Amino acid sequence: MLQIHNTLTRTKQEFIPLQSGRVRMYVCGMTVYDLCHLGHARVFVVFDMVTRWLRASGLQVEYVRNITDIDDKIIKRAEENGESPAALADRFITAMHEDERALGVLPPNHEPRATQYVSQMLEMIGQLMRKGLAYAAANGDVYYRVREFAEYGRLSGKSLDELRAGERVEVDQHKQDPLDFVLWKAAKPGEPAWESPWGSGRPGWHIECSAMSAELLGAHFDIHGGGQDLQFPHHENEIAQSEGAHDCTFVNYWMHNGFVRVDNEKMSKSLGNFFTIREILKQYDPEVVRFFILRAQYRSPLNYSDAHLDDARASLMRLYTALRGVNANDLKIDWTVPQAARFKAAMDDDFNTPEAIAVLFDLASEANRGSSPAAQLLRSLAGTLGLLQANPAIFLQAATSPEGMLENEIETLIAARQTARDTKNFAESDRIRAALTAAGVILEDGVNGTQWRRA
RNA sequence: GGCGGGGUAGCAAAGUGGUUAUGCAGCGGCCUGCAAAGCCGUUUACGCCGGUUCGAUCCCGACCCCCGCCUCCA
Repeated sequence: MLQIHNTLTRTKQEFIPLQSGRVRMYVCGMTVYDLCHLGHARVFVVFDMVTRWLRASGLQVEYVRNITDIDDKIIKRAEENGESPAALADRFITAMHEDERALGVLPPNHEPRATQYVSQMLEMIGQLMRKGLAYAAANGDVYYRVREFAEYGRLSGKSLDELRAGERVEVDQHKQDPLDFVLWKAAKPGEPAWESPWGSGRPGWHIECSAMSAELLGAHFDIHGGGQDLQFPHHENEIAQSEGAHDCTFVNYWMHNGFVRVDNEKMSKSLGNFFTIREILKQYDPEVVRFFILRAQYRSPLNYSDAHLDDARASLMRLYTALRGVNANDLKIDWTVPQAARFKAAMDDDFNTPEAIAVLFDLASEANRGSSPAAQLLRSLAGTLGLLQANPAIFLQAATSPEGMLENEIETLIAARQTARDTKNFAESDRIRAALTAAGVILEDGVNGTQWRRA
């Protein structure tokens, strides 16, 4: 039985899909005005893991993750660069896809771009207007009348009267209530704009997700995910819009992943303390980053540092070491095997990947003691997390820096060392080994000859 | 101020009312020409104070500290 922690109720609940055997999930993706950082990577990897596990559980998953390709920051950045907002968005979407592929993230079923769903957004705003939940202001903006939606604040546990609107940012004069949020922004000269019954303009951020999820998954679907920072106001506003327009429950299970932190502070663009995915990938294998993310429970905070990545790398190497010499064949997992059952129980408990990974280490120990079935199971179970699918030798021998020693150079030295060893010239063989160690190459003498790996 | 989430051994990170989490690091042994890897064993825990209980890291209450949201943010 799969249990999911639902932000809405703040409890773990048994997962029951609306339609038997089928899951519809929507996750808020990114605003493409810059490169993805580790915080984005966490969302991608976490919900990729969720999708993979739901599928491994025999469910058919329809996964939608949107792209916000029109907003203030995109327009501003494009202007600074002297390119069109569309061209800028295209560049960063390409970069995002490269980063995702590197991290082993499977593409969602749909990746809707906001600019392609403006008509659906306008229709939804129209519905809200007709119901008196929205109003057009004198400046051409359209706002949502927050006080008219009784449930407002339920997801984030906030009450309207306790919110401190305007404390940190000046309140817009055109709003009837300081907490009202914008559905449609009046056009400014030189900015991309669409025609609407309320004048030319562009959509507000929140309406995008309401309109796109309804179009692709329906008015009522199973899971909605995203980073914790989107809980308020973004997801709260989505609920107000979708339930306000459709008069039905919007989402059954809300899932929010924890932040990535740097020096105990949230990693974010505004704080400037972020590390981009590609920056990190210059130093670490992408699978190390994926493993680093998955070895923490998805709702916990995740502290980033080189020391932690190094630690994750050492751990992953142990797993791959246990897999050396194991033939990769895709066996069907027998879930009645005790370790497989333990793994499943962990994953079914709100995607407890740390516990599931602990099972992997137990299997690695068994494999190291000579159990071939354990090694096969290790590889298969890890596969459901998108881990350990590479060739172990290639993973262990992958160069960690561009100036690493070349493979054939290493093989030549190993051969020379073997010659020295054969004549018991250990001074010479140790000299060669020391030279390799200095170059970051570790040797391991075994019954079948010498193996090597990178330090 | 309101709301939400945390404080577990040197580090990271699960979990549980009484029995080894797990990984890295450390220590001892085996293996090895010596190493490495691996195997066996092993040292460090549950923020503070009360309460409930035969027994609490795990339940209850108070307190301290940290992080986040209340502006855009994954």
